[in-house]
Amino acid sequence: MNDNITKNLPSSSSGALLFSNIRKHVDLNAHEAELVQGFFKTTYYPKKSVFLHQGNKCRKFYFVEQGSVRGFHTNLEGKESTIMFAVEDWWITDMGAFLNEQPANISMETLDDCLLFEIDSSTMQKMLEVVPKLEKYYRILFQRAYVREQQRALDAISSTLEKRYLGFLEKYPKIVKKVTQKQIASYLGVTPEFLSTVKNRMPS
Amino acid sequence: MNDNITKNLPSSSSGALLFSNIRKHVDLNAHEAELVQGFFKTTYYPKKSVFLHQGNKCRKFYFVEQGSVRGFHTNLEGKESTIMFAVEDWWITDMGAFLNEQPANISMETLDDCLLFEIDSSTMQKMLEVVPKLEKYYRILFQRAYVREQQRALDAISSTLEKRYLGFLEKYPKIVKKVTQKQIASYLGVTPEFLSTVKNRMPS
DNA sequence: CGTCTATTTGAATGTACTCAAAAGCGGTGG
DNA sequence: CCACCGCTTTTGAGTACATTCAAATAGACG
Repeated sequence: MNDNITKNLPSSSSGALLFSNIRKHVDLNAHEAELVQGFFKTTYYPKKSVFLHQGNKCRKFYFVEQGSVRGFHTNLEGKESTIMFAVEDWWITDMGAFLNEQPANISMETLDDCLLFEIDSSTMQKMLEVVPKLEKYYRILFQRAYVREQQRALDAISSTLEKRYLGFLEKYPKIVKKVTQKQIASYLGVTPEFLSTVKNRMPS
Repeated sequence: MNDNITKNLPSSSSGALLFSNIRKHVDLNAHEAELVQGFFKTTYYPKKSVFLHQGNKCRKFYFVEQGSVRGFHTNLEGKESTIMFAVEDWWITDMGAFLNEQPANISMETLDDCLLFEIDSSTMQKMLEVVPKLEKYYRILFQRAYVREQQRALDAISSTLEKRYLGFLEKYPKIVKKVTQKQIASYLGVTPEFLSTVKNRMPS
């Protein structure tokens, strides 16, 4: 459980994805990039590590530099629902819990060996004050995240399971390679048995 | 259908809610407030106006200064699904379509007589350049919207209809007063008949 | 008061679930 | 390299949930 390693970001080698991601949306000069780098910690987690436990305070916002991650909720009867995935170049956390420093509604586990960049809430606020142009970066990020979730709500209500499954395969090919059908089923809100029968019933 | 009135914001009277909303998150001096005001148009729509039609380009981001609004999707079989509501002091649009200037996936109708502040995509970009501190405002806005939608996804997957219905009543009391049960049912993703039977089956 | 729509109620149907068992697949140790 | 183990996936039978369709009741509005 504790074979992960936390250290400061090496100033030259790592962080490639994070910075290219930020630079897609805002210009960062060398000085600003250096500043930003100082706010993050990078941590290695081996495959199948649970690095956030439902019920614990969620203190960090994670950027996946390497690997892939699954976020899932466990209800009172012990049934797991997958709420979100993240692959390389994605951000992930229980944002509601992170914002209010409250107990997480979900757990997070690595699906692969992972390199995660982590920042906690107060550090992030400081970072946004020091490098205000990041406000734009995160504005765009959350705007898109909101769009994705809204689309998900629409699909869940108005589309068939078959279409939603095909949509998932198409939208998240990288994720598909990493996860089990059981996990996809729980993301779509059905049982693995039912997803299986629907798949076999599909034309193709 | 065309009895709505578009005009520039009167510089003193209106916009009270919009500006107090912005000022909850960022400081705006008088000059900035005036600038911002210039970017918005205010339009009056009587009750039951459809001011955005599914399939048409979605050009505007709306702030509800007065009244209330429903956004709904109509599928191929003609079945309506309510995707979102907005009451006074809320923003609303088909954000995916707005961002990419694409055909809307949803229609919007007023549930009340409404006063809406409207801004189009390119004007909004200009506004964000002229008053960059609004980036922070919208960052916070979308961050929260994302949290709400994520919670909705979690509830839809892992909670019972009864709990979701009670949660809706609790979270959105203002909306509850304005909408029919049929619309709440379609927001929760069930038929009005089934919501009715579940309600009667409830303890209380 | 009459009309239109929302809500309730009920019966019949279909969709998705649970439970159980078999088959497939990957990883581990001998 | 093979055999076994644990987990995922498939398949099927029975059940519960949610829908459709239809009809009765209740409310809202002109």
